[in-house]
Amino acid sequence: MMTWTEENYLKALHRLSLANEPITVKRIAGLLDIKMPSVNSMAKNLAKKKLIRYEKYKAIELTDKGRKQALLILRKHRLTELFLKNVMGLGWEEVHDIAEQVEHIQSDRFFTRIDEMLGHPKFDPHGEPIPDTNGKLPAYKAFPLFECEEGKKCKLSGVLDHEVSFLTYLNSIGLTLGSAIEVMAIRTFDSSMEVKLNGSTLTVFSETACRNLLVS
Amino acid sequence: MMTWTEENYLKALHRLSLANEPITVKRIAGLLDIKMPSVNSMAKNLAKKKLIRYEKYKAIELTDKGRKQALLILRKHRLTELFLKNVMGLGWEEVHDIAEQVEHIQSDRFFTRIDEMLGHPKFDPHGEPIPDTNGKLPAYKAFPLFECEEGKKCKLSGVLDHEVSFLTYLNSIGLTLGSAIEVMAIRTFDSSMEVKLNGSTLTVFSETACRNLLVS
DNA sequence: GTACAAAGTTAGATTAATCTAACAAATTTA
DNA sequence: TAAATTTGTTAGATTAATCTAACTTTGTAC
Repeated sequence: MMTWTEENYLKALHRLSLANEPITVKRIAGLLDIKMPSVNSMAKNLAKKKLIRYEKYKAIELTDKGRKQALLILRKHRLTELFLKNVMGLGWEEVHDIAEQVEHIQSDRFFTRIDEMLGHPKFDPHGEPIPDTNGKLPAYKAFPLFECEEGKKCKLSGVLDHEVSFLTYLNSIGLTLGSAIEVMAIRTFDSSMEVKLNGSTLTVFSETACRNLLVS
Repeated sequence: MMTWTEENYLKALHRLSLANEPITVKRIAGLLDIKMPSVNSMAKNLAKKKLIRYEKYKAIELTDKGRKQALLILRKHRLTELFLKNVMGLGWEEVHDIAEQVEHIQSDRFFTRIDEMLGHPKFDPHGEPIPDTNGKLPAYKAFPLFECEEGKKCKLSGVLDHEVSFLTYLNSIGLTLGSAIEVMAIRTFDSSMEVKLNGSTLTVFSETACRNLLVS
């Protein structure tokens, strides 16, 4: 059996693993808003349970077992968000915090019913895929805007970072799921990108922003 | 802020307080399936928070503050059970364990919506009253079938014993909340009752069963 | 290639909730 | 009422998750 805290670590680890950068103790501590030594002892614990690979001073990696667990929690989180929004009529801003709690409920029946009531959805309203009951993601070929080449056109299909400030920013520049993004130029010295949004607005995205915008 | 464990103690304390017998350390330990010393240290903790009155070797009592808290948790529990049954279509037997977890979710909005979706119900699927948002119980006039006289007709409005096997039995004979029960005869030698259910099925209830079925 | 800064680790403390073992009070029984 | 039993309490250990302070390793800058 996994504790609620362990589940949260796995979720964080999985999220960091999507960024294509090494998962460091510092990043985990930052994401979970705790101190590094706490991460350290939990890393030892998760390693003992074969959920991560961990060697001193090296980057942390999820094992297949750990990734599967993480994806199953993610599944519950996203199903819950969708349920709170579509069935219970709560606002998109308020569902996350509640889902953070509901996702830890231990009852297969409960989540099976949610899944059924929603009609076995494959994506949540952020455009992010919902893992299936085996922890497998649906076919989905989105990649970070960061990996896009100069001159390419693509569509926004997801957002990795759910910070309110980031989402608000995206909103303010009129960027929503499905928006067209054209890479006009890449500034190699800092990896920022000059982009054209929806065929009109010109702006610049930092490397961080580019790594957090998923396109296809 | 109260921890999940503290909430469970308060709920247990409240339940014991209904039995009209002194609330002892032993009873609490028995109900929560923990050892007496654990109850002891929690009692000190709850007393410090003014949720109970506690003196060494004396019976424990809920303060008004403690009772109110307990009733508010009970409210969430019962609303959740009703929601799981009526909105999510889960069975009577399976809702309790899930509600034990959901009741601790911290979100007024979540429970407000549940309450709204259910139309501000006053009774849960077991027929038990749901405290209001101030921790007050609605007027409630149900009594055990056991006290019913021969020839009387009544409706099932609650069940005291929540054992899965008992609930499953009720289900199997098609007895649900609101079902009509007519007392055909009372066998005085063992206090069992011959009853007619929903105007058709004839069966016999033992004294135990009669004491656990609430009717009005 | 030292030297300094950043990141990571260890040791040891803290808090909540639990336990066991030993002791003390209250209650029942003879 | 004295002995035996039950109930309640204390002291101290344990586990999970966190922290601070001190130390070590790694990486960067000059």
